[in-house]
Amino acid sequence: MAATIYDIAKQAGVSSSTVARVLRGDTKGDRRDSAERVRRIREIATRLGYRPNLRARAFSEQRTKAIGLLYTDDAWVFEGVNDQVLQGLVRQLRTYDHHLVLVPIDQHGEWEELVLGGHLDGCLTFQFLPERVRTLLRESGAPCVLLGDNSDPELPQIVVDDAAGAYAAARHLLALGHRRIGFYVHDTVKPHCSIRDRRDGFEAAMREHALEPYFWHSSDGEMISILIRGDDRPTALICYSDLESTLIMHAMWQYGVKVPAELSLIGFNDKFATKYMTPPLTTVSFDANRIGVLGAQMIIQCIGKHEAAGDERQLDSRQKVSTHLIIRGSTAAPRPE
Amino acid sequence: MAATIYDIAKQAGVSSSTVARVLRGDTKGDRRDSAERVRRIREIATRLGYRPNLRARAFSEQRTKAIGLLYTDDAWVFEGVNDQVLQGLVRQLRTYDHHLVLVPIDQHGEWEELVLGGHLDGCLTFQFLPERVRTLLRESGAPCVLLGDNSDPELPQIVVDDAAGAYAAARHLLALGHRRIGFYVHDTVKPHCSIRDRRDGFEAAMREHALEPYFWHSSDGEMISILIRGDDRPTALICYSDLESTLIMHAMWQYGVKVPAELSLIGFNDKFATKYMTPPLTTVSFDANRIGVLGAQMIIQCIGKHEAAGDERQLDSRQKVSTHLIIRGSTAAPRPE
DNA sequence: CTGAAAGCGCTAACAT
DNA sequence: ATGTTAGCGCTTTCAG
Repeated sequence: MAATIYDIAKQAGVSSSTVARVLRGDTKGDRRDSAERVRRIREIATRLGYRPNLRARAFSEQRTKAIGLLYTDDAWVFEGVNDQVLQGLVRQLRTYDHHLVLVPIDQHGEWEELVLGGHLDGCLTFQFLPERVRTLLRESGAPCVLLGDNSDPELPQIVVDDAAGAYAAARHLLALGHRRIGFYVHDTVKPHCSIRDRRDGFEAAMREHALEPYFWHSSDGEMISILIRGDDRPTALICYSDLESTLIMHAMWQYGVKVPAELSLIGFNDKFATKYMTPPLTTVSFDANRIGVLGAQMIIQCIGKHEAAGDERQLDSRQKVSTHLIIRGSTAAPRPE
Repeated sequence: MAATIYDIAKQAGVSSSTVARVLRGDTKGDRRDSAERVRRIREIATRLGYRPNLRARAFSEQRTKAIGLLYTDDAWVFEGVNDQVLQGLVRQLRTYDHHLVLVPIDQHGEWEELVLGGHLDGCLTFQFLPERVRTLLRESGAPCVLLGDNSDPELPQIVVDDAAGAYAAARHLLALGHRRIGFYVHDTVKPHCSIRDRRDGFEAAMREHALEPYFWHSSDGEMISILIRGDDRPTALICYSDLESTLIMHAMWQYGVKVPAELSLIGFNDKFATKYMTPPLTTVSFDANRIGVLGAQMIIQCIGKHEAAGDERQLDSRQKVSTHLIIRGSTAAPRPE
C-alpha cells in the first residue's frame, strides 16, 4: 500500500495539512523548531517512498493535467508530417507537467465519456471536427486548439503558411521558364484547409503572369494519363503532398518520362524519404515540430493554469508557421519546344 | 455546473446509491413501482445531461483506465512502422474503454510522477527501458507489456518473427543464385533485439549453404564504398530496415549501379513509399497493426479488469506476429560473372 | 430492493 | 505556523 500524507503525519506527529504544505514546498519556516520539523517530515516522506496520489489530486483539484488529441482519421495523425507535430506536442506538454491522451473519435461514442466526464483539461485537434463533436466540446467547457487547421475562426489555432509555400513553389517554376504548370491533389485526400491555401498560393503566382493555373483533384491514374499524353501536357507539377509526388515520380519512371527534363515536380512536407528519391525531390518544407510546441503552449495558456508561471508572454490566439522551398533535383528548366 | 448523482437523487426523491445503481444498469427491478422509478431516474439523468465524473470515479475505483506508452526515443515510436502499432493499440484499447497516454521518458523525471502517482493502470513499451525505469515500474505495481521487443523474458510481450523473415529473404536470394550476400544495419540504429533476430535468420540460411554471412553495422558511406568497389562485392544485400534500403537504393542510382541487375536489395517493414521506389523494393513485411491490437489485449488481461467480460480466452504471455516476404522489383538473379 | 454511511487522498478555507 | 474541517463525486458495504 502506498504511503499517504496521513501516514507521514502520524509518524511525524503533525497534522496532514502540515505535511501537505511542507511537501508542496510551502514552508516559510524560519523558526528553529519549525525548520527541524520540516526536515523530519521530508525525511519520513522519503523513507516511506511517498508519492502524491494523482487520482486523489485530480479529484480534489478538479483537473487531470491530461490533454486530449481528438481525431477521426488515423492516417491524418500518423502518416503525414503530423507525427512530428505529435513529437513536439508531447514533449512540450511534459515541460508544463501535462500529458497527452490519444482520442480517436469512433462511432460508439466512448470518447464522449472522456470529454464530458471531465477527464481532459483541454483538447487539440488536427482536423475540422464533426459538428456533434464540436458541440460536445463546447458543452464540456474544455478549451480546444486547432493544429494546422484554420477552418474554425472561433478557435485558437496554429496554422501553416501554406499559401506562401505554394506561391514560392510556383515562382520557382516560373523563374525556370515553365508556363504550363499544374497543381495536383490526390482524390483520396480528405478535405482540409491546406488544399485551399496551397491552391490559392499557386494561383496567385500564376495570375501574376497571366497564366492558366491548372488544377486537378483526381486519381493518380487520371493524372498520370494527362502527364504522359504528348500535347499540351504540363511541364511542371506542384503536388499537394509527398504522397502525390511519390506516386507521380514512380509513374514517370515507369513510363520513361524523365524527371526533371520532361517534367518538373515539387512536393510538400519534406518527408525523410523524398530526399532520397530519384531524383531527390524539390519540396516545400515547414517546421512541423514547432506546430506541436506552439500548440502545447497555446492550450496550456487557454486552460489558464499558466498563471503561476507568468514569466512567459501571452501568445496571440492565431500563430502562423512559415514555409520555405527546398530546391533539389526534381525541378529544372523545361525542354525547349 | 455538471449534474451529479445527488442532483438526480434529489429530483427523483431517492437516494444517491439508487441512482448510481440504476445508472450502472444494475437494476433487476421486476416490481411495478420499481420499474417506474428506474424510468424516472433515467429520464431525469438525461434531462440534466448527467455524465459520470471520471475523476471521482478514478479516485473511488482506484484506477484511471489510462495506459501509458513509455519511450525514450521519439524516432522509435513515430518514425518506423511503430506508428501502425500505435494505431492498432489506441483503437483496440478504446474497445476496452481504456485510453493511451504518451509518456516520453526524460531526464527531469516528471514521468515518474505519472507512473508512481498511480495515474496509469498499465504500461507498454517498444524498447528495452533503462534499469531505473524498470525498477520504478515494478515498484508501481502497474503491469508492463513489451511491444516488438523480447529483451526481458520476465515481461509479457508481443514479438515479431524477425528471424523467419530474414531467413525467407536470404532463401529468396539464394534461390535466385546469389552467393555473396550481406546483411546491413545502419550505425545510427539503436540496439534492439530485432537486429540480432534478423541477423540470426539470415545467418541460418547462409549456413545451410555453407556460405559466408557477411554482416555490416556501419555508416551508409562505408557500406556504399563496399558496394561500388568492383571485386568481391556482395551481389545482394538484406537491409535491416527501409531506412537502409532507401539510402542504398539512392546511392546506387547516384553511382550508376543498377538495381537489381548489379545489386539485389531487400528491405524490412514495407513502408508505403518503398512500393514506389525505383525499382519497387522487395521487402519483409508483417502486420504491425496487429502488434498493437495484441498489445492492447495483453495489457488489459494483465490488469485483470478483464474478468467481467470473460468471454475471451486467455492470451499466452508471449505472442508472435509472423512475417512474410513481398517480392517486387529490387531482386533478381545475379549477373553471370 | 433501497437507503445510510464510510472511504478513496488530497486541497484549501478557516480557526487557532 | 499549524491544526481542524469540509468538500471533491463516486463505489461499495452494510443495515433495514
